Amino acid sequence: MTTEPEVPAYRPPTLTDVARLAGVSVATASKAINGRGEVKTTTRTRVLEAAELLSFAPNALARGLLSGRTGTVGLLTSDLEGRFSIPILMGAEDASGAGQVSVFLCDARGDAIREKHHVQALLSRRVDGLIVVGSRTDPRPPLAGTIPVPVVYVYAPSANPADISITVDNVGGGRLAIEHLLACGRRTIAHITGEAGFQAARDRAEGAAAALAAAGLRMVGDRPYFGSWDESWGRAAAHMVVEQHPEVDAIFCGSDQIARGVLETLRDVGRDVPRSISVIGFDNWEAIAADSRPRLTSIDMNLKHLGEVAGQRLFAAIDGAAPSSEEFPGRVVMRESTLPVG
Amino acid sequence: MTTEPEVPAYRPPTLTDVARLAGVSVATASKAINGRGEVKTTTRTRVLEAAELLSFAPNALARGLLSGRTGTVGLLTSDLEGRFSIPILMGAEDASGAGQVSVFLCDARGDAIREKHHVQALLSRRVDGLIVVGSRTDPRPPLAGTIPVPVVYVYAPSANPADISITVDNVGGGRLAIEHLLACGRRTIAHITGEAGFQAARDRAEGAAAALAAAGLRMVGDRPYFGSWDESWGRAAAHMVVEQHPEVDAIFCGSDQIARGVLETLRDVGRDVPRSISVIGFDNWEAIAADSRPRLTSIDMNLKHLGEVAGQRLFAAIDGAAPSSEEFPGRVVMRESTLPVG
DNA sequence: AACATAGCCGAAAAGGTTTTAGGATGTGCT
DNA sequence: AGCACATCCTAAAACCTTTTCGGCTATGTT
Repeated sequence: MTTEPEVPAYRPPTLTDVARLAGVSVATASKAINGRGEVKTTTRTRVLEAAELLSFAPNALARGLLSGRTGTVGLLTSDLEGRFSIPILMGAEDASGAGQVSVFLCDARGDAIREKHHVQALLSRRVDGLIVVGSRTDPRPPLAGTIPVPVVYVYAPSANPADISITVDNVGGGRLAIEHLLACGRRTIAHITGEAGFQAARDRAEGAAAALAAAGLRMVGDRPYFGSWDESWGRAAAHMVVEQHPEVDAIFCGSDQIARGVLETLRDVGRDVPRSISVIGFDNWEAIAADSRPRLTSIDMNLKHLGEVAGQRLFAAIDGAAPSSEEFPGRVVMRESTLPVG
Repeated sequence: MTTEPEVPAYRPPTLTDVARLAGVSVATASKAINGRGEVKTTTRTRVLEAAELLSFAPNALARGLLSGRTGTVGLLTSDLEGRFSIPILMGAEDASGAGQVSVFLCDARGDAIREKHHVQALLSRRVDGLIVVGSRTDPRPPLAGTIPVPVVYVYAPSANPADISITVDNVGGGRLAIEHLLACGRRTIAHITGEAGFQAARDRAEGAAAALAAAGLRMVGDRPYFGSWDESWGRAAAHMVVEQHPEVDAIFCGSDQIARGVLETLRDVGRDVPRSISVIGFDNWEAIAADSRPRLTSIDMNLKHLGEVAGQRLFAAIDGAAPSSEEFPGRVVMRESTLPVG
């Protein structure tokens, strides 16, 4: 019932159009535009002018069909809203650099079926490679089925060690946090963190314990306070810590949200941060850490860099490089919650 | 110097392979698989079995080259890290529904040059349409150059009213907030918000003023407290408000972060929220609003829904529908910071 | 003047799919 | 037996670009 759109279906200019306008063959036009083969300077400029005039843009589909390389990669994330995926995703996009590469974004919502579906779609679009971004650091099952292109796993490593995985060194992150507190002159340190079911929580706690042991110290309460990742657990746990161990002079928190809760409780009970007690968080989530009172020192995991490396590794693998995994350290971002004692 | 990869370059199965295996021509195979044209049931099943066996997936490049439809859209955002883009982006991705459509993600980083570049790349990939996501609600210049495909602007409308823009009703949002406070029995209401340079701040303030006027009331201090969008401004402004106008019984905040700061100050000065004074935020940013003490009532702008609508509009426009813009209301998400007086 | 050579350019094929138009086969009817 | 016709299938063209290889022109050489 609806009539055809009256616009005469704008047809993008093709190489043929350019060639005709320049008075050459398509072969010559192609070579002129791509700077390949032997073509006289005057003809080349004539072709380029024609292309410019028509605002010609080569059809990437045709090109990809012929060359087998599409210049596209698939970015498969499991939780877009998660704040871990986004910086990684940005880094990965940046890695494609001069814009030769475009990125297909897919969110599998943590659903294996949907993931399979997306992989299918990406493969039928002939992506040159895949980046798989996890939302937590626990190893994940590798992509189902045989994937004919390179795959790089970021943040969450693949359970298959033969795959390329780019991850964060959480053990090292825990160590960094403790070493910073020690450097600030603290000796009686508690660790309040998230769910023990998370590899990240266990790794950070392990690193913290190791750093304390290396200094001849033990964790306050002898073990981490595992709970949940949010502020309310931070508030509750901090109460427990200061009541059971009033001598505590520093708290290493497994997330910035926990740290916010801890800060609030410490203010409530009248402990001065950082003079009486230091607090360090984890993740360096700007919105949470940068505007608290006092502003929160935190461990930054350089997630964007992680994404960049993932992109670079993927492109290398596409070009035939051998697969290899890598783990990256974090860094301390110091703010006012951990001023040195002095 | 590097040797060729020894793997014999896995070649994905083509329709020709399927046809050969099934003992038919490629034309028949195509029709069998796509359920088009006349093909005997037995042949169809034979073809489908062959396709299954080879795990054949049609080459979307070839298909797109021929049909002119690629089943891809470009998603152009100006700030990936911004928390506004992400829900919209999720909604837009969801709108593509059964996975017929894949999404190219590009972040222009607010840079016009980069944006142009990305648009070029997307057009050369022959996307069927574009979604442009802004990071603030101020109108933005429409995409440069002539774009041969439909474009939908989300969150930030295009400055050209002829374009399709899907936006948030900030005036209505401001009104909603005030009406909620009034419904809770409050009458002496202040408005602390972000930079006046933001359309969003001005719109919300306008809606708030209108709702107050409709109730025969005026804003505390007679005008909004414009400042910045962060906690520290919320803290500072709240101090001013309670000192200059101790009779204040509610504060409408232009962002959840401001509201967090306001809550903190109110606790410091001993004002009980919500019994003595109500606080409502804006954005309903879970991480900020859902775990404060008391938990924060906020205006949710349904950004994900916005993205979904944008996607639907784009697909409609691709199918030839007439362009039309739309503005969406928010909703109150009630928590404990605005319990009714009683 | 005849020929070799270098420099440019064009014809054609390839890549995988869909669609159109026509061909082959078999069935039903006279 | 001959014809019309329906049914199913195939050949070929089209989409657009890149690359290879052969051919043409002009220049320089003997």
